[in-house]
Amino acid sequence: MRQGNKASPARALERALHRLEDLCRERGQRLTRPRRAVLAKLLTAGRALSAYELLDLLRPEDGKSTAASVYRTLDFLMALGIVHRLESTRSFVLCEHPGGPHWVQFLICRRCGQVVEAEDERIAAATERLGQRLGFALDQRIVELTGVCEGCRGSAARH
Amino acid sequence: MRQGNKASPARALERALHRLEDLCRERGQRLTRPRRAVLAKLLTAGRALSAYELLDLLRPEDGKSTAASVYRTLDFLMALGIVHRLESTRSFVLCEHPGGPHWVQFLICRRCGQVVEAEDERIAAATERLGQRLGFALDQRIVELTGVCEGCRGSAARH
DNA sequence: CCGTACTTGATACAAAGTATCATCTGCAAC
DNA sequence: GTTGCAGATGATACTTTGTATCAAGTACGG
Ligand SMILES: [Zn+2]
Ligand SMILES: [Zn+2]
Ligand SMILES: [Zn+2]
Ligand SMILES: [Zn+2]
Repeated sequence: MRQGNKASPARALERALHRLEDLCRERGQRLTRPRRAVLAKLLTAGRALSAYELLDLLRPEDGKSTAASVYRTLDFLMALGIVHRLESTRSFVLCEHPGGPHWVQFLICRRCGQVVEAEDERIAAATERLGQRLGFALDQRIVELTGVCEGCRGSAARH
Repeated sequence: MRQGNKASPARALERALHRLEDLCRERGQRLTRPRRAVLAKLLTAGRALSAYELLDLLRPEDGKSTAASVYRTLDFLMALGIVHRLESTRSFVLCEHPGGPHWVQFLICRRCGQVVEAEDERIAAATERLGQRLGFALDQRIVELTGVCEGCRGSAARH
């Protein structure tokens, strides 16, 4: 078990907010309260959340949150590249690979909901090649692999 | 340009319905009117359709169609493996690879909506490998590649 | 501290998908 | 053929997910 974000949640949050601040400055975007709040909720949740789950988490401490505002904010964070959308579960998750734009694959455990963000060279190359072979100039590559994670298979007493 | 289904639409429909009949018999499933109708609409449309587009096509000749019935029927056809769901566009498309269960990739043109169903060995192997490396027993692999197809790039006068 | 371009808040709505239950029917058995 | 009935449909209502619009508010460069 690596000692990533879980070791010191407060520090991790601080780092993430700093990163958001930097990105906004670099790209001439405003850093507003809802943007900070959504980032914070996604980080502390530590898992993928649907827009409405997020809304439920935000409302207690900001009654002005609405579906529209949550979606707007998520769109913004996705454009910055620090949040990804999982199409297969209609949910949103923090990027685990700080840095520029990147093509990733998601592994999703159907038992515990864990989401792992991978950057596999082999898959990136293979998809690019397929696009070329079929004459497509690709600009988006959705790869979402669903199954059961190691931990959940271990504790697979039931079913 | 290969002479697949477009050569003789009526024949293609007949073949598809026969195939549905066989599959139903093999698997002890009932062949009902809505199942035939949905298959027919997907085939004659020749493209991916959302559930509600399908509903609009079905209603004129069967006023009893509802969202619930369309989704039920689509679920059935997906279980048979002759229809796939495109997560990124929330739409449904006929399978282009008659035969058993298979893992496919979709290439989707964002300009004309064309959908190509590919079965790429390299991608299949790479995703399986990634799953193993990360300890996931995969049971679903969504690969949807979006871009602009060759034809649409050719006629790319605008934008 | 000002001004304003950009963002938010509020509202209403559209699209996508599901739950429930009474009624009907495909089809295997007779 | 006719019948029986498990499994499917029809009808209805509802939940979840996502967007459009526009007036009011504010982050931040000057
Ligand atoms: Zn990422
Ligand atoms: Zn798990
Ligand atoms: Zn297929
Ligand atoms: Zn095209």
